[in-house]
Amino acid sequence: MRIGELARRAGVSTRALRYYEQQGLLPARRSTNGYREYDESDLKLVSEIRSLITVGFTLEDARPFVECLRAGNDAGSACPESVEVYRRKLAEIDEQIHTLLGRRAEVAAQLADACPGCALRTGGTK
Amino acid sequence: MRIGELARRAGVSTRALRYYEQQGLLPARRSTNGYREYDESDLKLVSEIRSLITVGFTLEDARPFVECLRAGNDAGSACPESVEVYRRKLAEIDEQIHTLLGRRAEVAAQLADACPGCALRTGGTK
DNA sequence: CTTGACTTTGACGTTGACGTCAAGGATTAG
DNA sequence: CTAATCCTTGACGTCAACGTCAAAGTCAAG
Repeated sequence: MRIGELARRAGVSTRALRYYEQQGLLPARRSTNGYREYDESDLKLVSEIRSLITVGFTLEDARPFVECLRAGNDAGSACPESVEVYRRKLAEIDEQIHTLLGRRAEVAAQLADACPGCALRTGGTK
Repeated sequence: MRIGELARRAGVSTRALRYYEQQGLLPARRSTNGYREYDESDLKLVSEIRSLITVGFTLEDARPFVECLRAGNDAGSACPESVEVYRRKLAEIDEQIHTLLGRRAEVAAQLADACPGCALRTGGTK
């Protein structure tokens, strides 16, 4: 299939697909007229990328998963490099949550200080 | 005082101060030679901005606080517009935390699936 | 007078993941 | 045949909050 069909089936833009190729995540064969040619395995690659992006991974984070799939594995997470990214991401997320909880406490304290009683609701209190 | 001294005392770069001015957050008087001239109240403005930035506010978020100070109030949070920003930010943070908790769960599940037993090292699901 | 430290404005670079033209070639439908 | 649709490669725009560099003006000290 060509880029337009893959884009539709994967639910992304053609621009995104070309960008993935540029980043080395989605190599494409070319037909004689120069058009990119894809198959079902490419759809699987794109799906993997999108699902990872959805949970907050960057394209770089997705790279090991994609390479794992291209190496013939059934799942992108079947390789130790992918698992390592999972662990790193988990730690990252935990840190972000920690940071946000700290901020939340600070902002809530400031709000309580500036307007006692305001913190309990949003919208109606003056 | 001139921009260099204010920058040192506030712990920011001169570039940041000029940027704040450009954004209308830190108007500056000019001495005859064209140099920006600041006083203690400006230091207070910058301190307010920095402390808000530190807890994750954008410069736009900081605007009401700065205007509140410039209006003569003792604290930037003394005005209703500032309080409103506090509330909005609190809701934003709560949403972000919620999102991150969801992602954490998903990533942890994927990790557990890809490598049973791996999740225990990074804290698990407490 | 000449460093040298400080200031000015202006303008491009950074980061990620694309969006949005622009100009032109290829293919297909009618 | 033309029009419509697809494809190609550039290349600039986006968003935040500045960093970094450049060319030039200002001022106190030696």
